[in-house]
Order: sequence, then structure tokens, then C-alpha cells
Amino acid sequence: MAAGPCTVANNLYCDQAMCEQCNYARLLKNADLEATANRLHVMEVVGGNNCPLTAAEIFHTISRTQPINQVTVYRILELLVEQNLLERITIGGRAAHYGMAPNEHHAPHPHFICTRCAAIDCLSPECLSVDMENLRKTFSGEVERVEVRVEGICRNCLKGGGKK
Amino acid sequence: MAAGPCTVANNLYCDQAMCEQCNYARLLKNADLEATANRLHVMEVVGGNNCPLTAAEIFHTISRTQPINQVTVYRILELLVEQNLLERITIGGRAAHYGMAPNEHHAPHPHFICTRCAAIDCLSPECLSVDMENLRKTFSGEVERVEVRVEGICRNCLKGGGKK
DNA sequence: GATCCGATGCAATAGATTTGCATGAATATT
DNA sequence: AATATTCATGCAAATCTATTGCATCGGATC
Repeated sequence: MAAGPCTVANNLYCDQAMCEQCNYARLLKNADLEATANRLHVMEVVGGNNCPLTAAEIFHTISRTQPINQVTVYRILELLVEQNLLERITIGGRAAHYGMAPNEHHAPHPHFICTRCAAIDCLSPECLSVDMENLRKTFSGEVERVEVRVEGICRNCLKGGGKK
Repeated sequence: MAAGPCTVANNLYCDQAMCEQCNYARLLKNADLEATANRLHVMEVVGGNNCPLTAAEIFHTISRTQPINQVTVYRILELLVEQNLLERITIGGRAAHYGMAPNEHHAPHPHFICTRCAAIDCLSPECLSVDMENLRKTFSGEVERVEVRVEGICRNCLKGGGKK
């Protein structure tokens, strides 16, 4: 497997995101969504990769084997994020990335973004704990989700292997 | 002061971001940057607001009193983020927001995004603690920064005051 | 004064995402 | 069965955000 950013699924730090156990059709049905071929393809690509992908990456991956429109991919992604099947991860000014939303097979986990090569990776859920107790006590709104993003320089780039 | 999202500086949860103490000219000089009028305007607008603003908001605010080009605003923002005077905060798919970077008057703090009205607020630094120890121990890259984002429904929207 | 450089403006471009409108398949209604 | 409704999708165009190329201008330097 080639070295480089997430497009080629070479997560460096954990395999939290990758999934062989999720039944995508069932996940869709549970959310009251028709399990269309396109939706299944999107879920398979996202779930089969161990780091979050952009809409364009998902589109190109599916396109290699199936005809699909890019707008359709956007619409499916939006729908699945709304229904909490996928989660959207955003980084500075660039394209959003999509990964599996937390479910029985996917614990919530922090993400790492390399400031040098822009690679995104999933970190293992245990590596960073957040004190939610205190937050919920002091915060007067309703907390739905806490996202932790670690920025820094990845192992690859530290070794000098990162591309500028 | 009107209710609504950040554009009108009505932070609900803390005033961590707002600053009457920062000397912007000095901050610029310290970073070896010329303290031009435009740069000062950008810093004043960002520092004078208690929640992060988009480039467009900053541009429009300055434009009310000074002629300035939007591209200039983008360039200044990029420069100031590079030099660690400002920090860029990104949310789902939309424009980046800019706030004061951590310095002697600004502790790093989490941000809150209302999933209903899209308002962004700064939370107080103490309200959420993160165990960096464990992270640095287990992470094989170099950590530069940890960003915490809380998503949920803000006080306003819970009261029914939020606009859809 | 000639030259260089950095900051800015303006126009054009790029990239990501969204919207409007049409179609076609499946389902519900009459 | 014929019609209406709904929903997923495709295609084209529009929108929004950000970046790039090129010209200018003022101040500092030679």
C-alpha cells in the first residue's frame, strides 16, 4: 500500500474507522432510508476506508466501478450525515471529509491533521480523554457532540517523507 | 445588543475572545510585520469581537468605515494565522472563522457551534479539560495544537429564540 | 533620481458545494 | 387500469469561498 494521505487508506495511528462488521443496508433501513445501490456504495467506500474521505474521493472511488453523479454523492453524504450514519469532519478552508459516525462498531475518536502534508487520520478513542462532566455542568445549552482535532506533524513528515 | 449569531458580538458563554488589553501594533511588530492600517483594522475587528468571524464579516465590518479590498482581507488573515496572531476555526463545509490566537491575554478555549442556528461561540477555557499527557505519550507524531469543538443547541434556540 | 520591495487593488480563476429543473421508477389513489 | 404522488437521480447552472496573476504605488535603499 502506497504512502501518502488518506486517499489510499493508509492510516498511521489506528484502524478505528475501518469496518468489516457494519451492515450498511441495515443501518440505512434503521434510519428509514431506502437502501439504494448508490447509498450502499457510498457507505461501503466510507466504511471500507480507515481514514475520512472527501466527497471527491468518494465520487472517484465509486466511479471506477459504477456510473454515479457527483451531485448524487453530495446529496447522499448530506442525507447520511443528517441521519447520523456518517460524520462530517472539516479542516481549514478545504473540502469536508466523511467517516463513519459513532455506532456500535465505531467509538467516537479524535482526528489528527498534519499541518505539513494535510493528511487526516483517525486517532484511537482512548488516546485522548475529555472531561465531559464539567462541560455539561457549566454549559447552559444542550451538548450533542464533542469533536477533538489534533493538529501537528505526522510521523511520515517528521521522517522527512512528507510531501510539501 | 441584538440577539443572533456572532456577527453582532453577543457571545453567550464567555468573553474569552474579546480583548481590550492587546496592543495590536505591538503584536504585529513582535512578529516582524509592518503595522499597516489594514492589518490593524483586521486585528481590531477580530479582537474586538467576542466570537470568531468569517473573512466576509471582517471585510464588511471594516468596509463600513474604511475602503478595503476583500482579497486584502484574505491575505492579511492568512498572514496573521501563519504568524500565530490569529487562529482559524472551521466548521461544517462553510466559511472559516477567525479569532485571536492564544496569547498572554487569550487562553486557548473550546468553541461551541449551534446545530440549529449555526451560531459560533467561545467557551470558557476551564469548562473542558483534555488529557494531553496521555495523547503525547501515545502519539508518534508531533502535536502542535488541540482544538475542541462542542456541537449542540444553544441557550437561545432551546428557549425557542433561535431562527431556523 | 533609479531601483527594489512589500502592501494593496482589481480581474480572473479555481475548487467545493448547492440549487433548479427534468426524468424515470416505484408506490399510492381514484 | 389510469392518474397522481413521491423519491432518487442526473445534468446544467449558479453560488460561495478562497486563491492567483498582474499592475500600481509608496517608502526604503542604493
